[in-house]
Amino acid sequence: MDGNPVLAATGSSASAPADTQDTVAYRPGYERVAEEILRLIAELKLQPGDRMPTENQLASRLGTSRTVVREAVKILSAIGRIRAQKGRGLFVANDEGMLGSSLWGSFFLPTDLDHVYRLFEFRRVQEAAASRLAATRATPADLRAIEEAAETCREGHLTGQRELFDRGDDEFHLSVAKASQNPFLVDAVREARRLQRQSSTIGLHGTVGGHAEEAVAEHAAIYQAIKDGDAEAAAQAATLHLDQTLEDYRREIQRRVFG
Amino acid sequence: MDGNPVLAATGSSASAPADTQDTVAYRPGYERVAEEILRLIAELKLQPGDRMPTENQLASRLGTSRTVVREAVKILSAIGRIRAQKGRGLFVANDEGMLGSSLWGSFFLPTDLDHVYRLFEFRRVQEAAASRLAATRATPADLRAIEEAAETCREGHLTGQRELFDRGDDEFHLSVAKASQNPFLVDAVREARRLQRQSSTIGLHGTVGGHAEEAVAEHAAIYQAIKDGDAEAAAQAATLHLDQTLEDYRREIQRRVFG
DNA sequence: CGGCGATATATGTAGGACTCATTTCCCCCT
DNA sequence: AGGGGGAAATGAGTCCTACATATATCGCCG
Repeated sequence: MDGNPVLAATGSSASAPADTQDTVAYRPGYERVAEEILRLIAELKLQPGDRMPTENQLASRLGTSRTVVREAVKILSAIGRIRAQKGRGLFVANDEGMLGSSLWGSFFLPTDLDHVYRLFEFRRVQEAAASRLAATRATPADLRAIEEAAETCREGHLTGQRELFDRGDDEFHLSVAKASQNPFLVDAVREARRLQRQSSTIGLHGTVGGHAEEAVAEHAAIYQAIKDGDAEAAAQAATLHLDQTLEDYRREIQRRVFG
Repeated sequence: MDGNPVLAATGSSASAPADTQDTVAYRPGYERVAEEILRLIAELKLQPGDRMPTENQLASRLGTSRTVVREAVKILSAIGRIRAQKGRGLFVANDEGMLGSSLWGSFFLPTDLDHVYRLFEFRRVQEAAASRLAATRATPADLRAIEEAAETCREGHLTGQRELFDRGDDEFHLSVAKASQNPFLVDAVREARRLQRQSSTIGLHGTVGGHAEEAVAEHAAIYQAIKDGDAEAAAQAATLHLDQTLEDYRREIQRRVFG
């Protein structure tokens, strides 16, 4: 099967590709190097989380330049095999957090309201699913984490500390996701929140001001349902919470547009 | 846990939780640039197969160096969004082109079964949601695309062309996701499939041999439900399909482990 | 003993120079 | 006039060098 380059008839709207079997297909060095790095990991029996050789070491060891090594590293980290941390080094990835690549939201124009709506829709799917699973899988530690986050959030609201509220909110949703015991859902939730934070013309979460009161109550409802092990109730509560948040977001938009 | 790019408290099993909320995880430029390139593609309304701006153009346009652009390009090509050809240029990838990039899959990663199971669970959530939405939103063009993909898949099965079957299968699921009109779900489905292809010790999709017959039928059921506009039926059909595929996967594992 | 700042190490970013695959196009030859 | 071939142009791939910035380590000083 021949690597990345070439392939695939396309067929659709093209006029005349007439794929002339360019079989030979040049194979770039960074691709070869990426494979060799994987081989090296296996050879050294490195475990997930272990440190890898530095970029310079890899370069001299594989007989190439740091540039090429870096490009290979980007490929491997994009497909979730290794992780790079500035100032620390390269690490073999633990299979959690692979979904990341953290560059979804391809078509995301920050200003497009329709896309904001789609993002909420996406969040609703993820968080409802996470809550549903959490209800049947949450460990005592998970429950404690969720409760604590909810409390942080509530405190932030009562004392008017917006910053604290936001942190609690973030923690709450992430904790619920974690309680689902599904690392992919955790990633999806995290990514969705990041995108929203990044995109919102409005502050951060849709949760601006007015909704805070209800948000605290809705968090409590979600927590209760999960604690009770009631999967459907948990899913419904999460869905409701997201819908309310969206509603609040809409109101805020209106307020800004008009007066 | 700790996502890809770093970030977020983690805690979990670490020795010293003490999560001092390292609030703003450092975010490397190449990652930002990768996103911007995707955004640019959408903005320019580039179609699969189209030429993209050159590396130098991207660099000056995004206000960065060619080095960074190249690293971003490697990421995007690793996850199958664009394609680079020496001496020619950069091109937007056609979605089916993803099957080429999985030559990395050969190097098995931990692949504990639990991980695979969680991935199926994730896919079930995404595809059920996508199907549900597609039932109420699919345009005539979407329906045509789905039907065509299903047909390709069926033909691949009948003629025993595994390669064709896989391509059809990929196209089918992507088409359904697109029909949901939610770009985030499309990305989620795409990512999930990519990961599965990459991780499976078994061939590519769980769909090896035995299940192919049923898979074709299940595709038809999903298509029919979407066409009828029956959201619940569509979601259920998708869920069933995923469950069956997982079951097939399990059987295949057993067969390999024992005899 | 504890905190704090210099230092060392690592990835991240910038930019220049050059190689090599591919395409284009013009000129020359038949 | 038409076709073939080779030079020039284009654009990704490779290498290098220098510097920025995040992180860890160690040792000095109180």
